[in-house]
Amino acid sequence: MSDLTKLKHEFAKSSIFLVAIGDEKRQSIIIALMDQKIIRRGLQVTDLVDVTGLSRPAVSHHLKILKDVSLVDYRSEGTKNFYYLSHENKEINKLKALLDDVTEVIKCNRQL
Amino acid sequence: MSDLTKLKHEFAKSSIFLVAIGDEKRQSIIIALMDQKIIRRGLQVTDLVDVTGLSRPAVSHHLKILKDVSLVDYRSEGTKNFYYLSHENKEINKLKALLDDVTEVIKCNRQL
DNA sequence: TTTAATGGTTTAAAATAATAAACCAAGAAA
DNA sequence: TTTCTTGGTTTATTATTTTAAACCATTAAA
Repeated sequence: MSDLTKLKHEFAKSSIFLVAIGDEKRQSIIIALMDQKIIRRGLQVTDLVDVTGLSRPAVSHHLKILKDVSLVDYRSEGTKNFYYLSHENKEINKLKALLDDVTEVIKCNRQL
Repeated sequence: MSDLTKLKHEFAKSSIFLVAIGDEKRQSIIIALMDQKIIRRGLQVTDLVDVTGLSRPAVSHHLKILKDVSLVDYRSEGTKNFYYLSHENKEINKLKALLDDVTEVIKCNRQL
């Protein structure tokens, strides 16, 4: 399998992650989760509703997408769920590696 | 302006770029443009129609989006337009810097 | 000066995604 | 047990994207 074919696969796999973090509504959720002044133990859905101005079903929907790409994680305490940014940056690192590969290909092409 | 506020702005600005490269149809265009065995002098719209299996208006539409985020550039020769990946990686580098910042914030939060 | 080739644009239709309302389930508190 | 809180899910609607058809403009070739 050629390097370009591998890159193509990596690119396709990154698609879901890129779309997930590209949406501005989801970005506002990510930003809220980054703000430790509020978080500390994680944010509840209702907190995110307040901060983002989105409805509860919308927050729930977007959180599901962010959970699916392993960017967000949560911990349950009774009926309460506390959401936080996943400590593992696997997807972020994969994307960084992909961007490096693309830059490399462009650089090589330029030298031809 | 706090670091987080700056990050928020950077994030929002990256949104268009993330959505642009997140789409699988556009990724297939990017991949085709990366393949120097075909390119050399750049690819024409009709070449991209063949490679991607998309219609001409669709290719034209997606190329416009990729041009708008400065990922794709082109050169005209008569009626022919030759498309290629922009040699400047400004947007890619901006995104890499953003991802680094996000990773940094997550790391800091973890240590609290 | 016709005619053919290339490709961008506009518009209407189709596909997809996002949203809110209504509902359901589980745990905590009364 | 009953009631309240928290929050996930399903469905129908709305909004957004994507697409193709039809059209127009430009340049090259005949």
